[in-house]
Parts: sequence; C-alpha cells; structure tokens
Amino acid sequence: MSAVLPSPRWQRRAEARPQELLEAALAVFVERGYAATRLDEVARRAGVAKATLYLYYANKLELFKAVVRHALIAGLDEAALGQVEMPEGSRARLSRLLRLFGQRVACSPLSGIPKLVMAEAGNFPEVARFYHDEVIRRGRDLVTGILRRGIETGEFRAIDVDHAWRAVIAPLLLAIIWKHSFQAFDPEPWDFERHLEAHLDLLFNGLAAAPDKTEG
Amino acid sequence: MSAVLPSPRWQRRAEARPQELLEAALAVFVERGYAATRLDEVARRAGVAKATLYLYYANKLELFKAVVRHALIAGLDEAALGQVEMPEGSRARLSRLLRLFGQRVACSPLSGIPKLVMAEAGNFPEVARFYHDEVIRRGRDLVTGILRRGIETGEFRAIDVDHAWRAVIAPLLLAIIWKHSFQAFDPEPWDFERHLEAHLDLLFNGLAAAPDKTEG
Amino acid sequence: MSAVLPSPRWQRRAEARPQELLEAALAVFVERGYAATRLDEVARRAGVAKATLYLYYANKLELFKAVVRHALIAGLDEAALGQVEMPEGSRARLSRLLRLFGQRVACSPLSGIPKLVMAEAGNFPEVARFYHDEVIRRGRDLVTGILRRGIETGEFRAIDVDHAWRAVIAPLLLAIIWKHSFQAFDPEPWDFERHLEAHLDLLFNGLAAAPDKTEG
Amino acid sequence: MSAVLPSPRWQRRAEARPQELLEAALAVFVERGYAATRLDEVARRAGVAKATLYLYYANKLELFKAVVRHALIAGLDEAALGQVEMPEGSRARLSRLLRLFGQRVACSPLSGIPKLVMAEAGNFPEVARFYHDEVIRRGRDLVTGILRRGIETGEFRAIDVDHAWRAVIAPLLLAIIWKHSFQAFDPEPWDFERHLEAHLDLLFNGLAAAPDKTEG
DNA sequence: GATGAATGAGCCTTCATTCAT
DNA sequence: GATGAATGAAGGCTCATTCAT
Repeated sequence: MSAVLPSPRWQRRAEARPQELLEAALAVFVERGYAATRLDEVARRAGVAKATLYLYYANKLELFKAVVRHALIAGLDEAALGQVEMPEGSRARLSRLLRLFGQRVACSPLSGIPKLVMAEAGNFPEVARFYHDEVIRRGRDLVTGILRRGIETGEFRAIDVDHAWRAVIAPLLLAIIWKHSFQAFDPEPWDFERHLEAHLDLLFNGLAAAPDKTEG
Repeated sequence: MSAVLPSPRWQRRAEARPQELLEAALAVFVERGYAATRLDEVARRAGVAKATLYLYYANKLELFKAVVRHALIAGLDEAALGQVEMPEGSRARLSRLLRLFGQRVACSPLSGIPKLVMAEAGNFPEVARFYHDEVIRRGRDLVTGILRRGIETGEFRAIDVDHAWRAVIAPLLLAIIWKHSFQAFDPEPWDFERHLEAHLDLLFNGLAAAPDKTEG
Repeated sequence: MSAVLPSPRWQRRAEARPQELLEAALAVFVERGYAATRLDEVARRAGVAKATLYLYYANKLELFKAVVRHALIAGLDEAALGQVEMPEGSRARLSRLLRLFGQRVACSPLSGIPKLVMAEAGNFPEVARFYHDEVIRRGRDLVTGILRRGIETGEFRAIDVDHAWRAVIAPLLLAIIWKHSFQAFDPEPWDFERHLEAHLDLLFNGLAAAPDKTEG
Repeated sequence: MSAVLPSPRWQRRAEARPQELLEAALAVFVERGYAATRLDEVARRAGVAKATLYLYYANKLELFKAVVRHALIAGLDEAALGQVEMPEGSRARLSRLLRLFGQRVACSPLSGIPKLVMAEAGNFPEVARFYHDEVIRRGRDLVTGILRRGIETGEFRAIDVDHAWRAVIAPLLLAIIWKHSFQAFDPEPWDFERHLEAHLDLLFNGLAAAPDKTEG
C-alpha cells in the first residue's frame, strides 16, 4: 500500500520533534543568551522551519522555559552520579566532589547551563526558583554535609558552614563564567587544572584544623 | 503670574547633563541589562531627547563604557591609590580591599554592572574586552600585588598567585550573582557580612604561612 | 456574497514578487536617486511591507544592484550576443549599437539609472564600483571591440582606441544628462534622433579611413 | 543720514561672513553633493557654529542656491577670459577653446561645479534653469559660432550645427564625470591629455571638409 | 503537521532645524 | 549677532510572530 501513497514532503515526527527542538534551542540559548537567541537559528539547527517551533511552544519565552526545565533534569541526573558514597576521609571526599564537578560540568558543554541560568535568572524568576530549589540546594547539601562531617571528625576547623559553602563553590562557578565570558580576551590560555589546584590548595589549608590563628 | 511665563521647551544644562545621563543610564543598564536597554528609556529617565544622548556619547557602547568608568573604574583607581598609603600588613590590606569592594559594589546597586557583564559578555565581545581590560585587570593587579607582597614579607605561604587570585575574588562575584539571581528564593535572608567573614576566615587560614600541611 | 469572504491580510506571491519589487524599485530610484530613495516607498509601491524587501534583497545596495542587473546588464549582454551574430561591417555594427542604446536606454525611463549613478557615484563608492565594473566595462568592451575590428579590416583609421571609446559614448551620456537636467528649460524640443545623427555623422567621418589629414 | 539709521541687516551680509560661508559651502557641496553635505561640516570649515548659517541663509536649499550663483558667476568671468578673439583659423580656434576649458575647468577643482549641477539639477529646477540659461547657453554660442564660421570659410563640412555642438562638448563633460565618479575604480591612471587628443583627432577628421563619404 | 512567505513594531543612529543664552 | 545645546522626524535594518497553502 505504501508504495501507492505519494511520499509526503515532510514526516510526522510529533514524537521526536520536541526533543530535537529543545536540544537545538539549548545549544543556541547557551551560546547566545536569551535576548540574542534568534528563533531562526534555533529552527535552522533543528532542521525545521521557524514556524514549526510555534506548533510546539507558544512563544520564545515558553521555549526558553521548556529548554531550561529539560536541560536541568538532564543536569541533575548527571549530578546524581557524583553522589555515590565512598568510605574516604572528608578531605578526599570534598576533593573528589569538586574535581568531578570540574570534569563533568565546568569543563564540558554542560557548563553552558549554569552559565545560562546565572545570566538570565534575574529576568526569569521561575527559572531561578527552579534552579535554586532543585540544583543549588542539592549542591549545597552535598558540600555542607561533607564540611560538617569533617568538622565532626576533627579533620576541619570549626567554620561557619552555612556561609562557607559558597566560598567552596565560588571558584568553580567563576571558572564557568570566565570560560564563557572572558577567556577569549585573556592572552594566557585557560588552565582549569591549575586554577582548581590553586583553589584546593588554599581551601584545604584554610579548612585544616591547626593550632591557633588569630583574626585579621 | 507663572502661567504667563512660557515654559521653555528645554533647558540648557551642559554642566550637569553628563552626570544625569550617566545616572539614568546606570539605572537602566542595571535593571535591563545591556542588550535590553533602550536608549529611548535612558533618555526618558534623564529627561532629555534620545538624540541628546548622542551629544555626549557616540553610541550605546560608549555610553556603557562611560557608565562603567564612572561607576567602577574610578573606585578601583581610588582603591589602588589608597593601597599605597597605608602602612598595614598584607593581611589587613587584603581584608580592607575585599571589604571595600563589598560595601561599594557588591552591596550597592553597582553590583548590577558585573552581573550584567557576566551575563552578556558572550554576545558583546567589545563589552567583554573592555571590562576585561579595564576592570578585571585592575582588580587582578590589586589582588596579586597584595598576595605577592605578602609572600615576600613571609606573611603568606608561597602560593600560585597567578591562579589563586581568582579564588580570592570568586566568592565576591558569587555573592553578586546570588543577590541578583537567587536571593529572592532563599528563605534565609542574605547576610553578606557573614558570607564575607566566612570567606576571609577560610582565606586567611589558607594563606597563612604555617608549619607544615600536607597535600590532599 | 463577497463581503463575507475574509480578505486575506497578504498574498503569497513568491514567483511574481522579485519582478514586482524590482519594478517598484526602479521607478523610485529613477525618480529620487539612490540616497533619497526610501525603502518604505519602494515597499509601498510594490504593495508589500518594508521587511518583505529584505526577504529578497539583503539591503538597499543589493536591491539597487539587482535593479541595474535586471534593467541594464541583461540588455548589454543581449547586445553583446547580437554582435556576434550579424555579418555586417564595423560601421553598421557601431551604428546599430549606439542606436540600440538610444532606444533602449537613453530614450526610456531606464536612462534614470546612468543619470543617478553619475550623480551619486561620488557619495557611494560601492555603487560606483559596481557600475564601473559591471556596466561600464561591458559597454567599453563592446565599443572597443568594434573599433579594433574596424581598424583591422581597414574600415576605420588607426585611432587611439583606448582613449577614443569615451568620445564615442560621450554624446549619448550627455543626452541622458540633458534629458534629466536641462531639457525642461530648453525652448526647443529635444530631438534625440537628430542629436544622434549629428554625432554619427561626425563620428563616422572622423573614423573613416581616408587619404591624408594633417594634425590641428 | 546713514550714520543715524541702524545699519540694515542686508548690509551686514555684504561683509566678510557670507563670502566665507559660501566658500566653505562650495567646497563641501562639490565634495559631497547636495544631499550628503552636512551643514555641520560646512560650519566647521567656515569656522562658525552651525546655527550661524541660519543667520544668513534660511535653510540648506537657500544656501545651495547661493553657492551655485556665487560660484558660477566667478566661473563665467573665468570663461570670458578665454573669449578674446584671435586671428586664427576655425580649427585652431576650436582646439584652443576646448583645451582652455580642459585646463581651466575639467582639470581644476572648478570641475566640481558642472559635476554638481549635472548631479543635482534634476532635483533643483531653479539651479538647472540658472545654469542652463547662464552657463550652457554661453558655451553653446561659443561652439556653434566657431562651427558656423568654419563652415562658411570652407574649413568644415556642412554639418547640423544645432545638434552637433553637443557632440563637440560631450567628451569634456564626460571627462568631468569620469574624474569625479569612476576614476578611482579604473586601474589605469586617468590621462586627460590623451583623452582630449583622441577626441580632437576624431572631431577634426569628422569635421574636415573632404571629398565624398557614403552612407552612415 | 509543516512551512515558506509576510509583516508590524521597534531600535540605533543621523541631521536639519530651532531654541535659550 | 553668535552659538552651544537640544530635539523631532526619519531611515535602514531586525526579528518574533502569524498567515495562507
């Protein structure tokens, strides 16, 4: 029978389409940011006509929201991988966590997602809330968990965990921003490894339980 | 009666104008970001015609540069000058610098500028280059200068200054991002002071020249 | 009743559009010149939105080029082809070429294009270069080709072809200028035919291979 | 009496300012053409503020008219110098006239005026009429006078003087157009001398009274 | 369902012109 | 009279969105 039917000019891909559109959109949003993303380009990369986007998403904003939701779910699964417990010391555990994040996120195309969120969160509270509640909270819990355990075991000094966790994470996020925003203008090539080592060096010395140090 | 006086169509304010324009522009850039800032709106807020902007600044980019110079670079140069004059130790010096940045930038509306730049640098290479060359470089030089001096005097350990400076700054930039993107969704109120203290605590312990600490 | 039919907001005319746009553009360019032509007006005359122009032509310059190609270059190429096919003498050939140009260009609205180019070339180097490279070169090649052939066959004197070709063409261009600039103020009606005859008369006598004529 | 009356406005205009303004304006109009001339630039070259222009000329158009009037009067006086009669033959006379025009106008900055007029006449009938009546008519009379005399004396063939005069002048005008519009895009340097020689060669051969020549 | 074609609203920038001093 | 300062009206171009097929 099918031999009789004229082959349609396009194929019905209602199933696969949304996925493909989201992936193309993610790529462009990550590269360009929200405002600078042209739906023309998204469509081109997805291999469809621009109008086709509107069959699936009401407008640019809805597409953006769908992209972030979709991408963050993937990102969360990725993050979950890093959570397997190992019977190591707190220091090794923290080290492993940060290195893992470096490999899996900061040094991969995935880094586009936190970058995108940091860049656009201000304009899209929904996105910000989602990311805060689902991603950041988990990351924070991981870090504070390790810190607290390290303090209990005496490996770390008794620091203000609820505020210090950001200082632990900050250099990794800065690395992501640097890579996406300024790397191109820095004459020296970007060396994430040494950047991370410098941070860990400072961090572990800063965390280390030691005799006494007075305030500055 | 005043009703008789013909209200002039416009006022001549050559002296005050640049200031007023910069202030209006700062406000709009901070609220909307670079790309989304409409010169129409800047002009409206400054109470002038759009064309008047072009009497003082050649184009949008130049206006932005002027805003950044006025709002950030002036402060940085001031800070650099202040640095030389104080006969303090490196630790106090670094502490003072970071606290100053916290007060003057991170906790003020000015924080909108680094936020904006981080968000949109990817789309506006000229903006990114300018910020990198004019602002970041100044900040980096201040920090690395203090670190190097501290190492020379023996206050600090011999760390990898060229890579560690970002770790010193990162928590402040993260604070800015946090404030603009996620603060609203955090049940706990944002306490920059304690955040900074936690960072300084870690940092100075991490920097402190001390007996022996082995790698992790 | 026809009143019930919803009149479509626009019509889809992918086939006919380019032609229509070019015709509208030609008319406006001829009436107003290059700089003074508003794309708004071109669009209005073509019955489309301004943005529609950009579906077919990247910008004003490209639109202009397309107009010139459509209106002039096609004719020149046609003329060049015709040249090869005719078994006439060089004199008849030159005569035919100039008469053709007279009919097709000088005496038609198309004359607006050379006029416009001559008038505005100084301000739009790209326009000038395009016209020089695409139109003038073609015209020059046609003329010099005929002249050289005529000299070879002995029909014409051995003149300085590389400099004389402009003298062959000049009266035709002057005719165009006259028509567009001064015709209206000349009490005598403009008689292109006789003007051309006077030129050809002078020209062919000037070209004719003849006994001896001494210098002046 | 005049000492008592306040000096009328028009008297002030007869002083130095208008001259300077006109000269500056001439230079810019010649360089840029009418539409592309910026009053800003005219003012800058004249060393006055833009608003000052409006004290002397109601608007851009009036300034343009004044410039053309002023410049062409000077040009005509210049041209009149060449009219002194000499006891030469018609051929030498015509040769001298064209060479003189070449030197004094085509190869001098004055060429900007005919160019300007040819370019903008279509849009400014007043200018066109003025130029036609005052300049072109004189040029035509000079040329036709020489031609008629040459025919009478038997030096020239009996040609259609009333139509041929344009063919005599055309190459010179084309030279002016070429210089201003296309010279820059021609790889070969512009050689006015040879261009003129080629024209005169053709012209005098075409004019020469000679045995018999058949068909055109 | 899919898309090529079309558009309206808007933005940055320019410039002749006018006002206030 | 002279001018620095200001502006209104455009113009070229872009792009999210919608329609006709």
